[in-house]
Amino acid sequence: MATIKDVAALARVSPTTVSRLLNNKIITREETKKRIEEAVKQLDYRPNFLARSLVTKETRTIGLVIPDIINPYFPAIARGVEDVANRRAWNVILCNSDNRPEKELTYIRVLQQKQVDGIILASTGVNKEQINAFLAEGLNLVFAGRYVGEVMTDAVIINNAEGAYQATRHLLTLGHRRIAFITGQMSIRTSQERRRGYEHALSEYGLAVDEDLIEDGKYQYQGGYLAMKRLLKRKPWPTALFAANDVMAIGAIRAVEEVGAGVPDDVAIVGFDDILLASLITPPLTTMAVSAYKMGTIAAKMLLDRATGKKAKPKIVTMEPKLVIRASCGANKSSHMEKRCMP
Amino acid sequence: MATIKDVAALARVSPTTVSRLLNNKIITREETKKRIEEAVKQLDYRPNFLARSLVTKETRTIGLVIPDIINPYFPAIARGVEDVANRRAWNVILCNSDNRPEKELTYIRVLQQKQVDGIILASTGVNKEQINAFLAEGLNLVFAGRYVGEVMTDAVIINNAEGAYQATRHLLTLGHRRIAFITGQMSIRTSQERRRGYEHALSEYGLAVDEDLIEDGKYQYQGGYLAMKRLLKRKPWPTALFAANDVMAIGAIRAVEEVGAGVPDDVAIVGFDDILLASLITPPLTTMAVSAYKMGTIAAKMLLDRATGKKAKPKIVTMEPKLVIRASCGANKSSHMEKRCMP
DNA sequence: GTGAAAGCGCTAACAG
DNA sequence: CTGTTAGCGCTTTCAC
Repeated sequence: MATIKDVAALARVSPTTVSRLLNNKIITREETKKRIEEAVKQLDYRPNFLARSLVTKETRTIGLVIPDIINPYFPAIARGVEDVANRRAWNVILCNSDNRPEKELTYIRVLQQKQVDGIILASTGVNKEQINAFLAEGLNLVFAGRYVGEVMTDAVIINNAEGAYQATRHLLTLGHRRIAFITGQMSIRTSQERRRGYEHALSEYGLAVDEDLIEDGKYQYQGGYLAMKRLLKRKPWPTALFAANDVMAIGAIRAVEEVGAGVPDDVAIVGFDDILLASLITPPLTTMAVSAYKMGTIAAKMLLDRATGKKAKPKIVTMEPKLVIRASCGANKSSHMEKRCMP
Repeated sequence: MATIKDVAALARVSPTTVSRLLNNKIITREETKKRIEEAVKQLDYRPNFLARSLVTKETRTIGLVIPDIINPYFPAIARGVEDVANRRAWNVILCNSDNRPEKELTYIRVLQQKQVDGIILASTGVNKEQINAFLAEGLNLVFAGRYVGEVMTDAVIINNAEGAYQATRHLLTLGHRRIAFITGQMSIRTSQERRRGYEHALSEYGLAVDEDLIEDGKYQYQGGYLAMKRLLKRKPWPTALFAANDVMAIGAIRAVEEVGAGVPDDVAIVGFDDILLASLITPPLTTMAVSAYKMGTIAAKMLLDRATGKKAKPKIVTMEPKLVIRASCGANKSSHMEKRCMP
């Protein structure tokens, strides 16, 4: 592997000159320029980015810390992040935190030691004080999806309350009055917000919140399935369900089918997220769509702006979920294809 | 940010001694050891891995180049890779090649310049000569999934021919004789192998290959859907279908349903891959399962062994697909839950 | 315009 | 056991 010295020697110039040319600084004289370029080609010289980074303090690498890339919600975020990073010649280190705070913290530390230019955090469990300490050290940190309050940095978040409100209201306008709710862990801010939206919609229709119609599905498929099974023990059945995310909604659909009932005829269902699966299952799932891909791109742009010195005031971008009506709520019997195409 | 010099100064020792302690070399004297540890704590010293890597020539970072993390097949690979990497304190840089050879090549170059300890390539489009050139330069490269022949390095691959053979034979044993095949691009080795398995099974039953029953779905959902639509124009209909991957199989199911027919009653369908979706759609998809997660772990282990000097002869690990019988082939009406659980 | 010298933060050789 | 010296491969003053 050739070094800058080798190139310099072959081109009979100093390493400085080679460096300058390669970083398109001051235009070197045409003659020496040619010689250098030839030497570069001849030796197949490719700069060692590690050495460069050590002096420039810029690695052109960012970290992405998410709970789990296998969770259908995150690949799109990752792709969004990677796309804008790649477009600006950055790379991204992928980290799966499994929602475990200590794993998350370890990752942040290692990434920091690897001198990444910044980190996108799409995760829970972060300790507010810890994060603030990192920020104080000058670490560039941006939140995606889950927000950690009272922290002075950028974030792109979802208007969960509004989304949940719209989802529930949709079911209300379809005439439903016994609307169940499958939530995720209430310790998570997202869950609290979505529940708030659900309750808000109910109250608008003068309906009381019935704790018997609320179950925890832990944001998991099986959790949603089991939660629905419990809800189906209520008499009379809820006629509709709002699930705090799509995977739980899908689990719930299976639960309904398993007791010989049908969606949407016996129970109308609305989910949240609009993951790829949502449009492919039977019946296709009505859900609150929020583009995880776009969220990734926005977070990445914010981070790269920060990392490249455009430090503005902490900014929070709120993404508004959009109701996508498919068959599972009974408002629409539309088919599967839409314009969406799975790879 | 404190440096090793600061720690050394505070502890009244040389940087070397600090370095040694931190890398648990020769046991430093208890007394100085204490002083150093205190200084480290006091200054909250965390070594700069960039500087370390520059001298050790080891970054503890690997690259993972896949076509697209959004494609349901790849998150599990990525997770497998990341899990074993993480367990050994390595990190992974995620790269989406979109199956574009030039993008892939660019990534490999950049990763190399960032001095990664190795690269896992789950991609097509690689030029054999290019790869060999990289290997000659000493780059650690391991293939996952798609194999590039005549290359002297490790690879973990799938026994595609055998898998396709078993899938087709399963349909044959169920009594089907007009079995259609939706393939991916025949330029890809995987496609050729799966087709070979399909033909092999047919020939074992004395059946000729009917080109009218073979369509290209390009490994995409929509491609599978359209391919099935074309196949449904044949008279008489094929009674069964083997699709070269699950997403095409799922597209095919929708096509069948859209003409008012049913799966498996009118057309029995078997897919390949066993992605998460396969067990969640209706009807649940019978498919040839191959654990992408395990593939990722194996590839990562191979790579890390290589990167840490355990250079053995190039080794090829072949993974045997396993027939998972669900409802879409008509052999089984089993339910959804299985033991699988979606996050 | 170009080069010499210094240094990024760390580890490795070699003495002592 | 510990320190001194050198150097990883690059960029960046500061002279010339």
